[in-house]
Amino acid sequence: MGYNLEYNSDQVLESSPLPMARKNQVPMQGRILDSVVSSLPAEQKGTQDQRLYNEVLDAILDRRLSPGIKLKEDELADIFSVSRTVVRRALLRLSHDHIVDIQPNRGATIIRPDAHKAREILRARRLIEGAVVQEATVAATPESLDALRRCVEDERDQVRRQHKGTGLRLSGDFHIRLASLAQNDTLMGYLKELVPQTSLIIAIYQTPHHTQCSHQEHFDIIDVMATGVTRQARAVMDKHLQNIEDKLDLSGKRSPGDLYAAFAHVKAVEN
Amino acid sequence: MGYNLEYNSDQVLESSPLPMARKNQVPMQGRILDSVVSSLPAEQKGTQDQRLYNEVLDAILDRRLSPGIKLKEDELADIFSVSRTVVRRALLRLSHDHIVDIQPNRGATIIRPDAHKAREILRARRLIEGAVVQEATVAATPESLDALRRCVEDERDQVRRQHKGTGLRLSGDFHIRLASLAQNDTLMGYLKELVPQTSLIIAIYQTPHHTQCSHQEHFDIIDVMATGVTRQARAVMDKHLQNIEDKLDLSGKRSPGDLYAAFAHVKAVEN
DNA sequence: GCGTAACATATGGGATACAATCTTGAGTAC
DNA sequence: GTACTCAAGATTGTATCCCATATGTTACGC
Repeated sequence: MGYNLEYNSDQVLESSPLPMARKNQVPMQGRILDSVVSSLPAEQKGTQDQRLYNEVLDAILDRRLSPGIKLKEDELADIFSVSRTVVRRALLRLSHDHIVDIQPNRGATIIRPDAHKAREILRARRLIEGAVVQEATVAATPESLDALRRCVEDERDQVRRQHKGTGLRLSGDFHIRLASLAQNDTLMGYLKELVPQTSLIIAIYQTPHHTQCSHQEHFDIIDVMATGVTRQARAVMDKHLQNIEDKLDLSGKRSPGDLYAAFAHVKAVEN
Repeated sequence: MGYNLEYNSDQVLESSPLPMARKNQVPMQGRILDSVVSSLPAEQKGTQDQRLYNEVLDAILDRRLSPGIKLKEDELADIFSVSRTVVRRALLRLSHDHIVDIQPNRGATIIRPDAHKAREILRARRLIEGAVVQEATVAATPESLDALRRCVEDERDQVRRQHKGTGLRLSGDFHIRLASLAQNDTLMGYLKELVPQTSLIIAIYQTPHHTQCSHQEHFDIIDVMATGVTRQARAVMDKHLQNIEDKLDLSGKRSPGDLYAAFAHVKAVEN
């Protein structure tokens, strides 16, 4: 955390009664919820590396950058007119969030999750979001659910006139906002990492007939939460995430461009 | 990740059959499993900021540094004879792992989790380690369990002639090693954050009669895993974590050294 | 002609210098 | 006497420089 815990409490969770949250422990995240961030008092425009973090992530999710691409410090510094210092901070953050991979003396490349990893991440999300949606259902008020519903509407409308990558990001926002209702910063922090990773995976493994994170399903989840039946809320969320996974082509040797995957048969002999 | 996934597979999990884990996505962690790290081919001594990360974390867990203390960049740079550049990186990592809190233009301080946060972290651990121990039970072999058992024995013996902080760290190692059996890097990554945080919490909230993470309970967990009954393994782990929480004094206004907590009655009037 | 080794270039890692910001204390005015 | 202002010191943020390492190229020897 670090910077953006504040708006979690002040902006997203205006109904949050927790005054003791103070400024104690803070995450160090970045991306996601930027729509929320941008609606801040304006003074807090975020540090430079934050901007870089967002820009790079956006580029990845918009598929302007694909996995495997090398992110050279000099070039990024030149493009964004900053020094390498801030580039390196941004890259370090991205690497911590498992978006890029930093090898010592080798530089940073965009991570290319293999099918196994993709499944692993989806499994982690089912575990965490299952618990989160349960807690959120308990803590939710009619008002907060309405607010959540409006968010999904906004996203749906925006997606209709924008392109894919943006849609990917917006549908991820829903999951983060939902998590914020649960008032569990720890789990939400993990979700903030998992959601962009999932978006990256979707960008890589999406099939032709893939229509991202269905907004209808998001509405369904909210409706079930409104009933207060935690067990069912968990089930619906689990199904939703399962649907996402099912729409992907994780059949195997995909992840085009991965040298190791491409020549797996050779490498296999060595071992 | 980034650096130290390698030894997770090569050293800890010598029985791991996963060749496809490769060097794809990497964590960015540090501490924990250092005993393993130190037994590396020697060439990989870790980057400098890694060392700083470990040193600071060790100091915290050994209670040579307490929560709330400010970590000045210049002083750390001076002490460890490095430039502020590497100090900053180490601090950035620590902040990402929720060990220190970085405020812009204000510097880094050691995080002081309040009781609410402490419970939240323990709850997260129960959730994640419950799933992890289930997967680990399925994937475990007699050999890997024996290796795990030997680790606990080593730790028990070492604790007998060493002091508290070290014991805290070693008992945390068990949980990480156990998680490595589950072969779920994502969840293990989160656990690698949660374990030091838990140690920090124990250091703060431990009660007089607190004998850390009982080694007997660790042996019990292994024994249940050996039976292969996943459901029971989960139950035992859950109980173990519950025991840890029960031994803490989370009754409320603790967290010594916190100005806000110390004068909460004054502040309360304002609101 | 092929393979290996030395060299050159590109790129990342670390250190230092400088700028921006915050904190703290003194001084002054009300 | 209190509160406000301003300035000095301290501390963090940013940029640039230099060095270490990796990779690509060329030349030499077999």
